[in-house]
Amino acid sequence: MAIVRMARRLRQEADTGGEASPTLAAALSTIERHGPLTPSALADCERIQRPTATRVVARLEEQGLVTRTPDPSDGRVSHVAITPAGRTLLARIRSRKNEYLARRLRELEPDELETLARAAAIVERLLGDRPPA
Amino acid sequence: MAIVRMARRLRQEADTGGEASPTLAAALSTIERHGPLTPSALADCERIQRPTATRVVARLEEQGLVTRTPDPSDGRVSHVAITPAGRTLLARIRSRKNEYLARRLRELEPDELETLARAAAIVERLLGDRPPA
DNA sequence: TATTGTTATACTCTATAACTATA
DNA sequence: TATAGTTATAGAGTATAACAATA
Repeated sequence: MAIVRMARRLRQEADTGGEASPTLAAALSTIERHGPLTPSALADCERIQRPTATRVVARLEEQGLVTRTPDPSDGRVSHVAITPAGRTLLARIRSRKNEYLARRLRELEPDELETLARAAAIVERLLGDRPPA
Repeated sequence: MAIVRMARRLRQEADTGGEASPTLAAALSTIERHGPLTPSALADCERIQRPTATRVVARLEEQGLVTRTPDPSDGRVSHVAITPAGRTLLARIRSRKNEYLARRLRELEPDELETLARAAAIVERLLGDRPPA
């Protein structure tokens, strides 16, 4: 439930802060990390459905954060890549220009930050692995 | 971003599992913990707006998880309390009938569970405190 | 026929603004 | 006039189902 409440809070802050929404930021981060990828690959990485990936990519493209290039050999496929503007935005988010998070995290003890970092890694691992059939 | 992705995953699981959504579960949990409270108080606790609280309470009431009783001395106010059915549902969620979470958590080492528990407490504390002006 | 991507549709969660009833 | 609550409206995020184009 802490996860649910925190996710809600982050969305609210992104709203008022004018930043990209957490959903778009997470997708953009995946596109940066995994290099140019197809909408389907993005869907797999982010654990969203393909139609959702279509919309997310469309939004990112509108804002100039990604570009799409058609695959030369397969007419169905396109490749989505991050733009310099996209990288700049991600860097800004990460370097704590996100005032809300920065303020709150500054209140924590170093060992508490450490705990959060470890927890994030554990959660990412849980999400990354396929659930046992 | 781990928080955003995990929140999404939890919602998807609640969908397919037929459980109450994470939002409703979190609200119900607050109602249980803080005793009967008014919709406004719920809004404050959950950091949602009052109209959102109205809808959440309406949904919970439909499902028989809470009841509302009018305040005897102030005609504007009502008090929302958890029902036995509501308690049962919460207990079921907590006692790991939530198959997805249970399965994934069983894969973790004890010290990893410990880390997650501590992280949850830290996040709740961050959310509970007023942000510094 | 199978796959990639898109469009159509619908539902949840959430917000803001406007309204009602009570104090 | 101020407060508690609701209704109206809107937008983000997400899903499933149906479709198009390509392989």
